[in-house]
Order: sequence, then C-alpha cells, then structure tokens
Amino acid sequence: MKISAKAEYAVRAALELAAAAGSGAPLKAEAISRAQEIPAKFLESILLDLRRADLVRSQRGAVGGYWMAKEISEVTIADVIRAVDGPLAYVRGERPEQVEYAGAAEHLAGVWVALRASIRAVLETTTLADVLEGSLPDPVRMLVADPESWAPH
Amino acid sequence: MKISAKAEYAVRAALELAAAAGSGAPLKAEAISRAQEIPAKFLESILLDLRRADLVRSQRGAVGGYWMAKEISEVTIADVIRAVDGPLAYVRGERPEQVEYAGAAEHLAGVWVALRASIRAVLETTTLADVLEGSLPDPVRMLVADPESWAPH
DNA sequence: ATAATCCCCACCGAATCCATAGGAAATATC
DNA sequence: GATATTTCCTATGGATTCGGTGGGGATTAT
Repeated sequence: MKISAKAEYAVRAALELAAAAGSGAPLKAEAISRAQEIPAKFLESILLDLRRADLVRSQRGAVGGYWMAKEISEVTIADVIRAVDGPLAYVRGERPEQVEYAGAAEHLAGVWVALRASIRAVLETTTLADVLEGSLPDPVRMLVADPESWAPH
Repeated sequence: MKISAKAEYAVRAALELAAAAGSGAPLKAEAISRAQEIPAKFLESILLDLRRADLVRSQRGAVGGYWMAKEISEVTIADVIRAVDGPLAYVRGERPEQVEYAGAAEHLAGVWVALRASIRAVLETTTLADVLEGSLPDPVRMLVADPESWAPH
C-alpha cells in the first residue's frame, strides 16, 4: 500500500502543467524538473507515459514543451497514477475481483474489492483542478478535516 | 497500491486461526499451510511476525501450535497487515502527513491523507470475525454491494 | 531418550524501483 | 541550409524489496 515515487512525481508534474494551462505557451520538462525537484531524466520518462495515455501533448524544438491535453477539471489523480503505474490496486498480481479463496478466507475477496472501491472514491473524484485550488470534493474534504486522519495509527 | 503476498497470506492464516478459535487445541503451522496453500517456511516467518505483534500465541512441542491471542471480533484486517508489512500507507518512504509540497502541489498532502483515511475506513473496521461470518460492517458492505466496485476501471 | 514443533538467523534468485546515458527525430531561428 | 533546442526512444545499471528456502537450536509432551 504505497504510492511510488514515479506516481507521486507524475501527479506533481501534472499539477505544474495544470497550473500553466491557459498560459498559451508549452512548459519545458526542465522547468517542471526545477519547480518540483524531480530528476530530469526520470521526469522525461514520466512525461512520455502521460503523453502515451493522452493526458498531455507535446512539441519538440526550440519553443517546445508539454501541456495538458484535457480540461484540468476532467483529469483525476487516478488517471495520472494509472498512466504511469497501471491499475490502482491489485492483490498478488491479480485484480481484486479475480482472486478466489477457500475455507475460512471465503469472503476475503469482498474486503479487497471494498478496499479498492474506497481508494477509487478518493482518487477518481479528485481532479487536478481541485488540488490546484485546494478545494477538494466534499467527501474527501471531510476526511481531510478529521484530525484522526492525520494521526499515525 | 498493492497488497503484498505476505500481507495476503497473513490475513488468510489469521482467518484459519480465527476459525479454529474456541476449539481448545492449538493449530499447527503445517495445517494452516495445507488449508490455505501457503509455502510452509514462508508461513513460519509470517506467524512469527503475528506473534511478535501479540496477535497470536504459540506453544512448542508435540502438541504445540498457534492460536489467536485476542477476541477475533477485536482484531482488524489492518492489525494483521501492519504486523507483517508495517504502516498501511506511505508516500516515497514517508508517512502521508509528513511529506511537504511547494508551488502547484501545495495541497497534495491532503489527498494522500484522505487516501489513507479511506483505506483505514475499510481495513480498521473489518474484523476477522466479520470476514469469517461473511457479515462485513455496513459501510463496507455497501461498497461490496455496488456492482461498480467489481468492475475494472 | 525421542519425536514433534516452534524459534531464529542467514541466505538467495528474481523482480521491481529509481533512475541515467546516449543518440535520433522534430522544430524554430538565423 | 546550418544550427541550436527540445522532445522521443531504447538500453542499461545499481540498489532495494519481495518471495521463498535451509539448517540448526530451543522447548515441550510422551
């Protein structure tokens, strides 16, 4: 249950692109690298993934760079993470709904499915625009507002 | 965002122990290994983790084995996973509430905290007894009942 | 004594993670 | 057209984690 460095970099890079959306000019990889302190060559491969997922567009050359391919209020954090890391949640290499259990563990698959659903409930409802403005969706905001959410367990 | 083989084995092993709770006799590692098809030596190290976390007790010798140290309705899936894998969720090696962001990513920490909270909402409310009986907590059951939860996205 | 079982540490191969290197292709400017 | 700039793409590499195994010691009941 961890967010990989790659996924986290990807979200931060996407947020930089989201912030630059509407500026008219493309944003260079080097500028993103500096702004978010992401290793330059690693970022390059991440931006390639994002482009292949049709989340961003790019242009080469002297005035080249990257920009968001969609409305930033239409791109969710889940979209960005899936673009670089694949499926959000899996159990021992398989999708949660595909694992089968015997005996005492018979009903365990339901737990994994519920877990994935609750992860989706956060990541698929929160858009780049939401994070940029600091105005998260209401259910997500409620979780953030609860001091218990910030405490280690 | 994946459930490790070790964590999944641990939960299944715990469920076997939960099923055997009240039988009076300890359950041997070898029996758990057979029932859930978990590699014997790997299971051994898992049971050791569970014992060190005070979730199970053990006895050596001819009539030895393992049994739950607590009421199975008091042990959550989160307890079991933490015993073998450490913290439920972390971002680039740190706890979600500890990462700091600059510029466009300023509000990103809130998303990770909400994500962890939603994971906890499932794993900390679901107990071994719940899974054993197939009667998950109401909010979790609602997620499981939604067909959308079972569909790949 | 003996047999069974858990305890514990060391190790190992493979996969994954986090990058880095180096050049080819495209684009704008002079 | 030459040049500078930037993205595109493949290959590679070190470190760490993951999944699993081996072997011997400690404890317990018979």
